[in-house]
Amino acid sequence: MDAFFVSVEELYDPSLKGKPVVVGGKGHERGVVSAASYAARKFGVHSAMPLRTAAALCPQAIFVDGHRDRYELYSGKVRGVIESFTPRFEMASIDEAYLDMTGTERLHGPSLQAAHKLHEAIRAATGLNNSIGASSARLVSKVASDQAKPNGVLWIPPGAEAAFLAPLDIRKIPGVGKVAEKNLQDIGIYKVGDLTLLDDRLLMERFGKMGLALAGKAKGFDSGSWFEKEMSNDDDPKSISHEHTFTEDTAERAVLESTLAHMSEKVGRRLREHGFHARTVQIKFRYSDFTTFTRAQSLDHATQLDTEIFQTARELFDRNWDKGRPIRLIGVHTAGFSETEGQLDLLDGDKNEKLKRVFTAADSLRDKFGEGSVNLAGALRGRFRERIHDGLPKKPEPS
DNA sequence: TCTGGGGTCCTAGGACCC
DNA sequence: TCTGGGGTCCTAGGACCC
Repeated sequence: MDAFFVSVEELYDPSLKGKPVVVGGKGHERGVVSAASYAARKFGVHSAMPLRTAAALCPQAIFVDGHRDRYELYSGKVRGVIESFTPRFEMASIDEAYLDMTGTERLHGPSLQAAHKLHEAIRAATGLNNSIGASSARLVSKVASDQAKPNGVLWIPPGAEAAFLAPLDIRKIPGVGKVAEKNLQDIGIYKVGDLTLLDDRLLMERFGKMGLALAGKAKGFDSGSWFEKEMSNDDDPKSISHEHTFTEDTAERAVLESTLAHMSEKVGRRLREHGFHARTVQIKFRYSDFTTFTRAQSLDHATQLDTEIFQTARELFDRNWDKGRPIRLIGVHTAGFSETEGQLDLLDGDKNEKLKRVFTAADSLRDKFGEGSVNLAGALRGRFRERIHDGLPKKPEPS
């Protein structure tokens, strides 16, 4: 989808159309650009850029908050169209999908025709611009769809893959970011085609596993099967985390601890939703100068209890925080999932069951009355706590 | 002009085991 | 006096993606 978040916002407020629009927050806030309209991009604004930078580059830009629920709604509509084209597809993200069109020729015609049909169908169902790349290989199609923007269709015929990629900047290859780009440029590689001239041994030595994958990509090969994920049913998350950047850096223990408690609750809740128990709890904290630390601890059993996550997180934080040094960001991360908690002795098992019931009850209270309705005692202590906006509609407080 | 939040995957060292 | 080889798990950090 083209400038997806911005385009969806335009559907809700047509007056935004054609104007420089930035989604992600207000121009003075701490945060980054989630999406920028094409009019804003003309000023050099792009996603991942600090909002304050965007405001400096384009003072007349209209800054709007993101609405995840809206994007999910429209993502669902797009998905509906895709489903009607082929059962073999994969949503790669909220605004990106791959379709395996093998065997649909009689229904949809050859690739390019099918691509145009899909393009029109998405446009008709959502009113949104989108771009489509069609080819024999997933990676090539993705790059082609980028090249087709805005609102275009691009077909790379079989055999033309490597020639299509060769003149493009190395950075266009998914997986090549700032760092890899710099490292490649240092050895004289600027275009995808330059890569194919290097031998695999050198790439492996200098860039490891990624180097080798890169060599394949440059030639337009796909690594692995097309629909690995779908086949292996592998869409369960491997980690669940929440983090928060303060509006102002803080060294106040009460604020930091209650935020940790709040993050722990959010993580615990999502673990219960998935029916997961986590063995490893990790915290992350960042000081004013942006130096960032993570500290992890694996438990002897797995847990989905807010209290246990919080206790572990608090200990980790206590042991590692340079007390008094202001903190910019703090977060709680869990991983190492299993379906059950594993071995607990009788006493712990009993306590565990009781707490589980407590938190499950808290979950349904939050469903009914909103996120703010129930808190860990630790979280409540934050009279000091700064308001964390959960992006959920305000609901009446329970009496 | 400072730099979000939620993820995945990779690397690398050390502990520990057989 | 010199200290194997293979494997797994844990931890920390970093690149990258949307």
